[in-house]
Amino acid sequence: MLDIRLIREKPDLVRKNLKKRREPEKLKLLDGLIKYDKRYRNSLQRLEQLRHERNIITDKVAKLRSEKKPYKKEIAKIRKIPKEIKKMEGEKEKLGKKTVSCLMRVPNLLHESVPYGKDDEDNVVVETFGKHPKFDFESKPHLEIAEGLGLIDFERAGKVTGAGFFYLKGELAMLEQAIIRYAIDFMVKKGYTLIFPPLMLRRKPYEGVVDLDDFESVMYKIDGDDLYLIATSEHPIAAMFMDEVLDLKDLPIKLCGISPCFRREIGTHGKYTKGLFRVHNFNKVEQFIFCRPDQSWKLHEELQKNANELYQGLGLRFRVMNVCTGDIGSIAAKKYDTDVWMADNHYREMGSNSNCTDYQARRLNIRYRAGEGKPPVGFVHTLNNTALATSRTMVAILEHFQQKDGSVNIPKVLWPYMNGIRTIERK
RNA sequence: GCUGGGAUGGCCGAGUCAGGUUAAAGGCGCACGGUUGCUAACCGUGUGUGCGUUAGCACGCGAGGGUUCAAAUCCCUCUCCCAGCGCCA
Repeated sequence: MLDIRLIREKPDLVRKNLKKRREPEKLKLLDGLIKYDKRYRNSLQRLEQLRHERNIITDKVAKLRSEKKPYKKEIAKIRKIPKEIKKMEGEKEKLGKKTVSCLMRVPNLLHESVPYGKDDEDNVVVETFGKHPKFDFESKPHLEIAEGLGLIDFERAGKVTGAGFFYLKGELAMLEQAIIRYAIDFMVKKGYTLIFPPLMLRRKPYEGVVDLDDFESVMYKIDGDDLYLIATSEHPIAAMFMDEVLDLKDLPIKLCGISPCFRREIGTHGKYTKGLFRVHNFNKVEQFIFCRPDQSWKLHEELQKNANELYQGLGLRFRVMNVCTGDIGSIAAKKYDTDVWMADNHYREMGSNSNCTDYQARRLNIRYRAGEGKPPVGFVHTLNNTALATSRTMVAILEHFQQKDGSVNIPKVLWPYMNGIRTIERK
């Protein structure tokens, strides 16, 4: 959420940002917002005037009563006012809600280094890492490899849960755990604190972390409770300090989340959906930072460097993309995607690194102060990046390190976590 | 799940049982000013949010609703904390 005062004082700046984002329909939203905000403030003033009139008489009544003088006449004068106040309150409330719901939909201001573009075609390659895999046989997609090794069962999962779910078996299930431990150990060594968060959130904190429009389509809701299954540990971690004032000396707070992630992800027709790439639940190790505004751009690069080192450690071929103005989400001011090479010779998203500046923190009301007893200075900045999402990392490993005989070599960095297994072989 | 106790400003803590000059005693912290050879101590002022921003006004006592001319105070619903009991890992 942007600062409403920024919109009042510099609407043109916000307009320019919307044009850069190629969101012309949001220009109308912004105009509506400005109108609602004005009407809201008008009704607020009229309401306060009414309350003021009532308060004057109310004080008079109190005085007369304490002096044991008659006061009934005074009360008769303002009998009607409470009703009028209630009406005005309703109006003010309605306008206030409209204003806020518009405000919540106005996207974050973009950083100047974000390239201008229409969609993911216009994202700019920042850097490419790793050797391009070459095969002297016909390489296979990961699903075929995993099924050939008897390590995955989508069919039985489909029977009991539906499409998009799977059973991992044997060495592949172990590989998943190895990926998690590798990522955790790496992040902890870098000074990040490991967090296992709650796997459900109430609606209110959830509204602070995601776009309202995403709720019904993306999230699993628990029937009978005000609870949603988390789509990533980013969400409960971001919400962790909701309504708090953090001490400057504690910033930056660097965290590493580990959790299952639950995603309904309907409406993904036409996208790459075979196998483990797009599933309803998977595990993910996540990087998250709360920091001072002046630290966030440097830390954004740090988060990317961490991801690069993790993927390089695995020996993967991947590239870092600077996501363009038309493709970036509404919460991020700048975003790097990390896309990994796949056996059909396409690069696909492995991770996503966002600097949300104060946009998320304002919604969640997370501020910072210079020290104990001092007043809050402003909102913190929040950043998040994937460390490793297990399902997609498994896809990458299976496809990069497949052998002619159908076996798969395990990256060396995972050996310590694989009980001596260095190659997954056909039985 | 049941019973009882609680939630007040950056923090601690009065006020709630009898609704009304309570921005809310008192204290701590913090900011500014004064005094002092430095520090400490001491004295004074300030220290929630919103709208107009000059005066001012409104809101505000966990969240939401109700009663009333008037609610921190009375009533209802919900959330969280503490204690005890029950139940299950």
